[in-house]
Amino acid sequence: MSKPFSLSKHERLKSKKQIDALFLRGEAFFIFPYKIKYCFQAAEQSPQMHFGISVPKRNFKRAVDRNKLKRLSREVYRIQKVTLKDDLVKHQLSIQVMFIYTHSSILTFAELESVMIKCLEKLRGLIPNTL
RNA sequence: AUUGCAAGUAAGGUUAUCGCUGAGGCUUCAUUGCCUAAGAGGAAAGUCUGGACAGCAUAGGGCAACAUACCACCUAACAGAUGGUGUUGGUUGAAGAACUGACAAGAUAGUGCCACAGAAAAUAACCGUGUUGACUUUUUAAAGUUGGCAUAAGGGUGAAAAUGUGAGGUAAGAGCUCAUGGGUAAGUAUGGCAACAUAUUUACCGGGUAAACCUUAUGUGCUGAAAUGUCAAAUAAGUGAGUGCUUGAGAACGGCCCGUUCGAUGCUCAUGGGUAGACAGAUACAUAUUGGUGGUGACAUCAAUAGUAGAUAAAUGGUAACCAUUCCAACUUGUUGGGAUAACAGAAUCCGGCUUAUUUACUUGUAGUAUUU
RNA sequence: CGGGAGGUAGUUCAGCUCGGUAGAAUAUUUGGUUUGGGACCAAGGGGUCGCAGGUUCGAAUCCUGUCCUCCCGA
Repeated sequence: MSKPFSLSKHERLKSKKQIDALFLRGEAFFIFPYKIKYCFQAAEQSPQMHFGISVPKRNFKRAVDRNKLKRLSREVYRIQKVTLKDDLVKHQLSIQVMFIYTHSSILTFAELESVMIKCLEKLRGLIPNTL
């Protein structure tokens, strides 16, 4: 069993096919400043959590700013994701989730942390009982 | 000490903890876990340039296109750098000068263009000046009208008007002649590798524009890591139209033509189905630092030391404490408290340059100002 | 990573090839017409031609550099 706070390559959304499928079939909600696309699937062996973060070039022209936001968002998700994972294990589900940063200015680490807690609370509420 | 200009250097550190990326070692059914030492810039940017490297072509010729253009030198190469030459602008200065920027073959090879104004904008006769013929008037010597010839001294313009000034000369004038300046070309001497400078002799003097076309000289094969190679996966030699089979479609030869070679289950267009993953390329060299030698310098060379990112929805991060630097406030004048560590900005095949963005601190050179000795 | 197009009045665009006057439509302002409005008619204002430097007597136009915007390519 891996360490609880890790976020390695295997837990990220990477394949173009997976992302296309998520945007085609997934559902979405909005909590400032994130727009969240998600898709639950029945887990075959152990529950998988695939995570992605997107910062549009339209709002942030500089690559430095986009990298900064991606790093902050990844860090916040990494620390807070444990609760969601526990629930997924109970229901034997996998999740694919994509966070899209829609605001046009950079928020601090503390602000993003509180937002992420709310997001994950909502996702836990959306877990379907049967699939 | 301070101000301006120019050039350069640095870009916080340590510890704890939670993570990320690839490398090495041990381990495991398994990147499953553990350990070790690493992990973003001066511009990584713009993509403006020159190469390396790779693929295709190497059988040649012509045309076109593009680039470069004072001289020497550096370099793998360059539209770059260094040192100089000439012309010219800016800043400082009373000046000599100093610093800094721009430009550089050819207008006597040819073509085009030069608005408005002006007689005329390029092999100058509109007015004027001089001379001469005809006609008219009348006071018989002049005036007027008109034509021929000569003439670039003068003419309100314009960015620019035909080498400036003075003298001679002439019917009037004119580089027509002379003197002295200015410019162009060639020769000689001296200095310099050379551009060129100085002196001198001869000849010449009808504008500008080549960042208008162009001419001359030199150089350039095309493409670009989405290159390219290997493996895996998937399948359709699908359907329709056109064209062609030795009287040659088309391809190689990727700007065009000639020429050469290949060439038939072919080629072109439309429509439709499938795949779209992995590895290599890919990080050790025009490498960096220090020192010596040569050179005014760019740079070259020798020696020693070092190994220094390699991702791919894309790593290099978050939190906390301390130290260091710096700013502010208080007073005990070296302590306390509070704040900041920035601006521009994130490698994507790799190097050399150019350009642009940019904060704070420091260093050097140079010029000015003030004070002290 | 590679390739291409553009920046001119508040807005949408001409003018650039071949250098000398910045123009059209629309919007806006004023006046007329109408009982009033719209439409129509007449007149007017509005421009550092993205920025900087250069060539030229003269630059929106030519050359160089630079900033910004948009598009295309697996």
